[in-house]
Amino acid sequence: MNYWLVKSEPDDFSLNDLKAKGSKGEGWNGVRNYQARNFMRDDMRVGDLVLFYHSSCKSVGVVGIARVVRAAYPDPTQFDPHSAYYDAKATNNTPRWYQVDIAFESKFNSLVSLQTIKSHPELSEIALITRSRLSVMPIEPAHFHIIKALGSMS
DNA sequence: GCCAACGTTGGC
DNA sequence: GCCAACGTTGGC
Repeated sequence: MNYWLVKSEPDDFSLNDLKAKGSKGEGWNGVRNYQARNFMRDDMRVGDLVLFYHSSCKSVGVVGIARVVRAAYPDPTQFDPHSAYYDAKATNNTPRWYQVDIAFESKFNSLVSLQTIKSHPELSEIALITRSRLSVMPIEPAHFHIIKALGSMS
């Protein structure tokens, strides 16, 4: 099993929004970064756990956990001329962008803030900190569990 | 709203 | 293939 972290702007799509989607979850569409795409397309498996991070908002940090419920398939928004994510260079035979489906798993008792992660000696070098502007990234199991434990404190 | 980081595009 | 220009992300 692999562990991941995804970023989302809660004004756009929050963990509560994901929870409202139920067990079928939501297609994680709109990722237009090759490295993030490759992680989803090549390495994400059904059952993998995903830290859900809220970015560009008042309280930035990890708010809970999601689960991969469908492995990678072509992101349909790339074919839709009316979508903000439309890509004229993508065709049905040669899709460029992929998505997975993720579903709500749990919400933390307390936010694990970016500041907390930065100041934690074992977490300060994770990809969230060292790789700016990457919205889908792997996380070491040990780091996943530290963040989960921090979020479980009340 | 500012701006640093940095991935992508396109001219050459 | 280089690299300047440009656009986006995302913290503050």
